[in-house]
Amino acid sequence: MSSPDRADRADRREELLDAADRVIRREGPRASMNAIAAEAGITKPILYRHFGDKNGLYRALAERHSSTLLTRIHEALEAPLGRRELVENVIDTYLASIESAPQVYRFLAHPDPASEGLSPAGPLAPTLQAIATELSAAIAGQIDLGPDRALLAEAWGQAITGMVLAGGDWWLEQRDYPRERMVQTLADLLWGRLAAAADNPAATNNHNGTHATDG
Amino acid sequence: MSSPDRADRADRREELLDAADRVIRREGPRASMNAIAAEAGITKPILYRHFGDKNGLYRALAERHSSTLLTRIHEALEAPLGRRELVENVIDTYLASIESAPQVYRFLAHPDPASEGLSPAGPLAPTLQAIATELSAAIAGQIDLGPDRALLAEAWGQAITGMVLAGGDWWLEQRDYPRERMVQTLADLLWGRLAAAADNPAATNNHNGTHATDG
DNA sequence: GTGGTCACGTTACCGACGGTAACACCTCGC
DNA sequence: GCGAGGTGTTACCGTCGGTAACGTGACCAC
Repeated sequence: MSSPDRADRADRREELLDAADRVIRREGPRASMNAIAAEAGITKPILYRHFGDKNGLYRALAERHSSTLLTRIHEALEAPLGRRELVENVIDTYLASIESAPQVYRFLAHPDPASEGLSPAGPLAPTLQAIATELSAAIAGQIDLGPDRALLAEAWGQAITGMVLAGGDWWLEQRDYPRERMVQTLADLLWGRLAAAADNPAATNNHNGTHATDG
Repeated sequence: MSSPDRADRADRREELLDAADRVIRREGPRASMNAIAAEAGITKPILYRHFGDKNGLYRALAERHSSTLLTRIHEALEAPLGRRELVENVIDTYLASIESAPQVYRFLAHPDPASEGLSPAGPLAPTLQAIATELSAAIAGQIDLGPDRALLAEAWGQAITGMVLAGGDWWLEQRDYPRERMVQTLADLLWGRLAAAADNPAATNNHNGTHATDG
């Protein structure tokens, strides 16, 4: 048949993805198909033959990058650690990844929504959605949350993903905020430090009666 | 001079915003300028005369809607309540708002990024960013967080905003998940319930040593 | 060799978009 | 009557995502 063909095609596809990668690293997630084609030394229709449409190219590129991130997060979630260390590890894994290639990360986390008009309600990009699903599964599997564990784990998976996403985005733009400290900051938040901290002595407009951390 | 002119202009502007509002409610945040102009019974250049560019229109529309949301959240943050009740109140305010007009909310929370090419790093839409700032200010003002309170409050403001954003997006698509329960779900997360909950008895791959909720 | 096929590549185009230039009208103050 | 300044229009530009149509070279059957 075409066994050499298939290998060639796969290689070519990887080359095109490499080119798209370079352009996106350089110009951000809004890179045009023309720019990507030019970077690859070809013209648009070839890209469309390989990937169908822009969404297809983006999905291929996202899968390529997100698979390593997802693998790392999955491993971190399965590590034989205490809960706090595990959570810190997962957060650190995420932050380290986005720190090492911010443009690629932005592409994964904040893709051009014009390209994915399919999911009209998706606030979390597919990669983030996958992370949220991993998280939910880990929570449901490892923690005893009572009868409505399924929904609780799902909601928390989404919420924690959004929390780390927004925190990570903010952190990326900070200077002099060590990663390890950001990990602690986020883990502390999940550990109820906000709820447990004392009132500000200077506070005037708040009759506080802080509850304990829940029963 | 043109005092009637000015009033007319302001009225007209409001009418145009009304039209844009209707289109966005109907078609989502990706409504085109042509569609908005048509809904208003006019043509594009008039929109551009009033709002400069698409970003200007979006900003005007966002301010109009977000001001009420921001006001409500601000009030909730200043209410004389215990911390847990206050947090529940703020979350409920947000969820109630997005529940009452999901399309408008999506426009506020997930605007078409093509329109705001200015902030290349902004994951949180301006309205959400404003909410995060409110949150940070409230945290820094009301809670004693030690020496690095400023940064901690800022990071937490962002993180909590992202958490409630992602949680809210997910919740909007759920059926049969009462708002009050979602409020509890998110507040519980902030109160460290994830950290404090017992291990799942069926868990096998996790040597757990759950720390207490912080000291 | 000749003809057919098939993938690779091109140029040239389409429709929709954001945005703008140029022009027409209508209504004032004088 | 007549300019000024507002409201509105049509018609256009550049860019984008996406596609149709065409050319070219390798390979294979005969």
